[in-house]
Amino acid sequence: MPLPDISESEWFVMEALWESSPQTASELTKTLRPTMNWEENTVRTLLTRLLDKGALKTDENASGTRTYLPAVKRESCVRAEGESFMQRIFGGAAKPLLVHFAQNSKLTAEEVRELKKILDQSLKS
Amino acid sequence: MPLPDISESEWFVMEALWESSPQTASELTKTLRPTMNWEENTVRTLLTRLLDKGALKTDENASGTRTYLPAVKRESCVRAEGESFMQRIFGGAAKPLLVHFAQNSKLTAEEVRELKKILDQSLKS
DNA sequence: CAAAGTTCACTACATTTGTAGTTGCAAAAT
DNA sequence: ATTTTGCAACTACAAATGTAGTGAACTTTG
Repeated sequence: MPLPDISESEWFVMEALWESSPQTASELTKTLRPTMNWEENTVRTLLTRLLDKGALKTDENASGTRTYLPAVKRESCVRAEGESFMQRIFGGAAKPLLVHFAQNSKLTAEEVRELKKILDQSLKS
Repeated sequence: MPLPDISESEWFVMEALWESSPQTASELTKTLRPTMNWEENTVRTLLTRLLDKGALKTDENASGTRTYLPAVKRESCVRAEGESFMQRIFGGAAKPLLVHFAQNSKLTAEEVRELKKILDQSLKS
């Protein structure tokens, strides 16, 4: 049961459901409309594909209408995507990745403090 | 002239050329064979696509054979991929991304020291 | 020079992705 | 009970991607 591969469009659907679920297809369409402006059928296609991939589960609500909810945890998917990105671009090495994003970001003093704290905790023991 | 979109397979070709260029198609095939085990035609197809996308340039070597080299800098492509990844997964925010990778990596004391130094330099001024 | 190998330009073809449209029903509203 | 609506299932279809194969032209080699 490796984590399913979630495409870019599909990811938006997942985010909406991780944010709030269960939702019906038409609810989701409304949820996503401001950002994506998709037709309901488009949303339904993505839902079906995500079901097939095992990224979602479904259920019937009281009125007999189908309702969707995540079958995989966001954190797991983020970790998987992160791994794959790190692999692809940085040959799998965390340090160069961290260096890259540290160098390419402008952070507040507060954020720097926080990150340093986290770094201390990530010391290989 | 936005940076071309480079697919996963194509990225391997780019890496090989960023690493050492120019190279001919058959040289590249040999270079990549240990990792990818691609037929030469596969490599050629990828080269053509990368040419079309403007990610590569070509030249003829002495013997009239074509030679390939990057038309875009690795650092730029890495930045673009990074941006897009950060956008997709972390809504464009650098801090959560850095937190994520910091938490999911085991780093040596030396690496932590280095990263802290870089963080200090990335202070928004 | 004729055969054989090398390079290139095209073509091929299945999958995945983005983005819907169409049809058949069942439920709700008139 | 008809009409209208909503939902679900299926179909569509182009672009991108992964992974080659074929055929023609050129070059090298015996």
